[in-house]
Amino acid sequence: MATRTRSMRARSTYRIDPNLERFLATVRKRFEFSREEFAMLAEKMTTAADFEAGDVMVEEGKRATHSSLLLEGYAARSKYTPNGERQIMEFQIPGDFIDLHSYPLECLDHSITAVSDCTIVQLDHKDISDLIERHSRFARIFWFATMTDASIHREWILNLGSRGGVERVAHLLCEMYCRSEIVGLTDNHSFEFPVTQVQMGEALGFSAVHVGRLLRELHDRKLVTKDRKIVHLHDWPALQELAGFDPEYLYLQPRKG
Amino acid sequence: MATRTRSMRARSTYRIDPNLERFLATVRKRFEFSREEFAMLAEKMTTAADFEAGDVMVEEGKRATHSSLLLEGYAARSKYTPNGERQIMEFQIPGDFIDLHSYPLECLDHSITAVSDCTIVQLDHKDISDLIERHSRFARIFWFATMTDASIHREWILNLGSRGGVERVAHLLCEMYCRSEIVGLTDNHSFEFPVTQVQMGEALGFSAVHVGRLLRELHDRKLVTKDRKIVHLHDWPALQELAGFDPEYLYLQPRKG
DNA sequence: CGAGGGGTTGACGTTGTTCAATGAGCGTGG
DNA sequence: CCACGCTCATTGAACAACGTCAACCCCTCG
Repeated sequence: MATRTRSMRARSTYRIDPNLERFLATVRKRFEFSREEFAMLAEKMTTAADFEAGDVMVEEGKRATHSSLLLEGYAARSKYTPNGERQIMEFQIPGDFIDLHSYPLECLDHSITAVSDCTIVQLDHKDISDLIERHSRFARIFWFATMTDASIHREWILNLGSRGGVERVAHLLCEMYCRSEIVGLTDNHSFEFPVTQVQMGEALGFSAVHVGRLLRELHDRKLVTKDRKIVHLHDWPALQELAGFDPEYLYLQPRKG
Repeated sequence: MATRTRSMRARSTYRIDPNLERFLATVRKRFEFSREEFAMLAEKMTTAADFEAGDVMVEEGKRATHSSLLLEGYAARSKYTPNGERQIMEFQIPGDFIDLHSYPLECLDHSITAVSDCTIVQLDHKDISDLIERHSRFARIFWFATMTDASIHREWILNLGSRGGVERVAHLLCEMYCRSEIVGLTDNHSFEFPVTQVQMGEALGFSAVHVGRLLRELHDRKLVTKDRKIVHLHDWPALQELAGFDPEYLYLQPRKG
């Protein structure tokens, strides 16, 4: 995959309501979200942009002036080691705020690249400040959203540090299945997962070859089939059990506040 | 080490000013912090508590009503895998807000345990709300503090996923040295690191035996000596180079806002 | 003086890597 | 339409990295 350097085709006044509403499901799982709040937010999110697979969407070290909500496609949060290998630290799916933490941090410590073709809508940092000022509950919601990413990071540390090969792959698939389900992107225990074995290796700390063997083992155990970009989970409870997957860390219970 | 279950000896009206001021160095590295702001914060942080090595200071899954600033001692953020092994995800040193993210999250996905004897001061969540309401800059500062933890998590993912044995150990030592320096806990490239090889293994994804061998290799290369609880870095530039350590992810540059 | 935690060592088994070769799928251009 | 090049996946064999087990030591604390 060519490392194309960020060719962003921004287009304004995109009619976001249908998509945006659909993909705010993640927020809705956690907070009550009124019509008014939704309207306040939607009003600010009108600038969309498209990226092709391989594009760098947000570049490490650059000062950010806006944050982005992913509407379509798969993205990856990643960082490079001095000798050039890439470590992926999170996969992002539609409905995820991919770089909301650039609001408090100003400058990101990592990049975000498009895994498949992607569409985003932008939210200016000054609009975030504005929303928070007008309605302080937004601060809580945004802060919370960035903290669930941190929680996912912790689970990945556990995954990389403590789980064996098969369990590790299984856990990644469990997480992505669970997150996809929230935004309505699953169909009878199948979901789109347009991630190559090389990229899975970069996420799991394995060589691509070994990822292939581990996927084959999951297939032989009649738990998972990955055909091109589609993953099917044949035995969800058994897979969860094998992976030691507990969705608690995704914070999907509704809360007040 | 016995897994003692949280025996907290709280004591009120602790005279924190000398310690608190000293250990707000971490915040000061990033934000200008006025006398008034300091006073507002200090006024709320008067309840201290002591823990012994091995105590669980904050327990996974419990609803939290306050957050804690570590004044003395070493602590660890950790989580357990279903089959009982522990994964450590961050070490905490004096000056760290160990569980500030329990404010937005309400309920933590992991535990915090005392590695050595510890002293903390508490800050009630309602006082946090109060501080933010009276002076909105506190929201930014607190949010920022939780985001630097997330950045550290990302670096650990990279460490676990992409670095080999020696480099991995080296990187951990670089991080802890760097963070210790900010709060004035280093002395000529030495610093206290009261972490056993078992615990280092739990943090780095290695067996304790292997950690021993890796430390020996760093010693043989004349880079590091770890004598009991004291680590001495003999060649800081070479160690940094070996580890591929770039302190950027600690966000130590001052910023406005 | 004994118990127990922490560290060290060596032999051996397991897990994952590397390299190189092979094949399937897909878009492109003739 | 086929031929070509490309990316992605698969396989086998040799090799390196790390884990496990068991024995041993040192130090500290009671």
